[in-house]
Amino acid sequence: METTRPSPETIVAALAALAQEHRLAVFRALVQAGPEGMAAGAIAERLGVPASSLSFHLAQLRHAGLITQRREGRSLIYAADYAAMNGLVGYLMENCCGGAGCVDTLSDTLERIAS
Amino acid sequence: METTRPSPETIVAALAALAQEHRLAVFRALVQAGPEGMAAGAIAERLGVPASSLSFHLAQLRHAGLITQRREGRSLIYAADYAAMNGLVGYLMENCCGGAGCVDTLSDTLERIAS
DNA sequence: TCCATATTTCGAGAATTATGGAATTGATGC
DNA sequence: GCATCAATTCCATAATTCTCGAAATATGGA
Repeated sequence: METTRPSPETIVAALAALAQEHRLAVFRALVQAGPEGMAAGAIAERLGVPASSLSFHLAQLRHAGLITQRREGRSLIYAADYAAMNGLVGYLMENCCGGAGCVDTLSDTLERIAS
Repeated sequence: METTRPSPETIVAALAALAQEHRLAVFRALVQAGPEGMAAGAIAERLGVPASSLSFHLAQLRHAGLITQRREGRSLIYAADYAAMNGLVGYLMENCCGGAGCVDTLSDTLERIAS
């Protein structure tokens, strides 16, 4: 049940993947969409990004391991990889959050999400 | 006591700042160093990065609001801005973590940090 | 097989980011 | 004022990333 810890290279790749307006928007949309995911076309329409540009960004997110792809008929369906995201957030909490002080703040945030 | 929520632009800027090998290393070192911070020279030596390159990266981190700068004699001391980092991690937890599933995982992580 | 749909890959140009040596700024002590 | 130390800014170059139209690929139905 224990997942292996992400390396700094993995982390940098994930951060870089999310560090772009369109890609952050794509990822947020996919998280909202849930495990069902969304077809590439639906994402493109929702964000108003040309298909070929979107395809480029989806490839980046996929390469970073943040999203998965499956085919359904003619459509390619993308979905957020929650485990990868948990790995990223976990890394930031452990390595970049400054210990005790952050625990309280982030606990509050988790409570708010849960309720 | 409530801090204002970061906008997506702020988030993208912070992610971009951390999405680089040297800068992630710098930030990690500053988190380890604590509120005291570290002088630019000490960071450069520790990471083995030329002064002018490091200066460039420090400016990026500072511009993204992730670190602070203060002068102490001839040295410029940099320190991690924990509040900014909490803002980033909080945003990711709230917008990019897929709800219930992540709460458990991240709660475990917080417990591990606290102990 | 032929056509329409969904999406990707190709390719070329624009824009941004990273690198590091040399010159510059700011602070300290004599 | 001058020498020294700490760090930044400047500059040119290299490398990477972003954009999007056009062409190519994959799927499903008539």
